[in-house]
Amino acid sequence: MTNSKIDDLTNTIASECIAVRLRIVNRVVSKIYDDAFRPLGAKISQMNILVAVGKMGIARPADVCQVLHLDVSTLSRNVERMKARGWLEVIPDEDGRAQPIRLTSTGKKLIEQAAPAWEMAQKQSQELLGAAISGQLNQALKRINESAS
Amino acid sequence: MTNSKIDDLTNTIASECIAVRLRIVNRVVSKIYDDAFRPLGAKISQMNILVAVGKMGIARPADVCQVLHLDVSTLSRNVERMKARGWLEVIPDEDGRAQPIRLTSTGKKLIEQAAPAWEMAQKQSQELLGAAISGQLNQALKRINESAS
DNA sequence: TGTATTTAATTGTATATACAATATCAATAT
DNA sequence: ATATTGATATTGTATATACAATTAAATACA
Repeated sequence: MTNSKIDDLTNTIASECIAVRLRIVNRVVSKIYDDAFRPLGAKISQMNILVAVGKMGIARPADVCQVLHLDVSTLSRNVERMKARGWLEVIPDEDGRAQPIRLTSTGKKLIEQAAPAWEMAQKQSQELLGAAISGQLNQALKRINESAS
Repeated sequence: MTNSKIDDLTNTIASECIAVRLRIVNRVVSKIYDDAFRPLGAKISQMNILVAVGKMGIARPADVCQVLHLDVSTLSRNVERMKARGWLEVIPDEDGRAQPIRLTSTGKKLIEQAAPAWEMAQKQSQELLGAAISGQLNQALKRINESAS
């Protein structure tokens, strides 16, 4: 008597699961960027938020979360750290609940300083994953954002 | 005078960065699986480890880490939790340093019980991301594992 | 106008993740 | 034989992440 049923199931999940494989690729790629940014004291997760806020100009947390598909509580803690580092600042708003944020000049400077590291990590990731990856990600994101309406 | 230089840089990174987009897709997909497994008290990160160990039979932590591209310290903490839940057990080894692990019968049962949830999440992810995603992930992983030799 | 509902964000708690440092044991060189 | 080096895993520390509960403020409504 064998365990073939559970073994088959295990092998199927291990080899076919989208999440398992996506998460591996995510860890590998995140590490490339984290290594590149380390001399600047920043992480890819923080650069994500920094450029998203930068693109928005004045950004309400909920809007940043919608773009990055982040939980608001996650963003709240990250913004806390990034305010402490002087990269982000809260600006007043008529709505007393809102806590809109924007880049400080230090935050902008960080993006500029990080540009060479980003380009290196970007190039390395493209070489690792192949030129097709960018289009594939855009396609995936397009579908995600269309379905999240 | 404008901020056009920093603005251009910010927009470039926000729209072209592989890591930003990959991390978004990863969060969205991980949530699909986490939601599916929640009634079982498991997370996709744990199922990753469970099926990897199941496939190996008797697994040394370092080997699991190589397959999943996980830091050994990360695995150590996860295994700790999963041992506490009775899903994994350590077996003795001649090498006093080694801590090889394997599935318990409870762990095997969990995989069986999780199968329907996995299939739902898998199907949902395929529908969301398109049929091409599986091949794309395999291609990426192939390149990653070839380069990590 | 006063209360209920909705909205925006934070706080409590738990897991996930990785780097640096440490502990333990094995293998090797002298 | 012993000291050094190397391998394996854990522990200390910090950040990232999300769900549930809470706080605070605006809006709806009766």
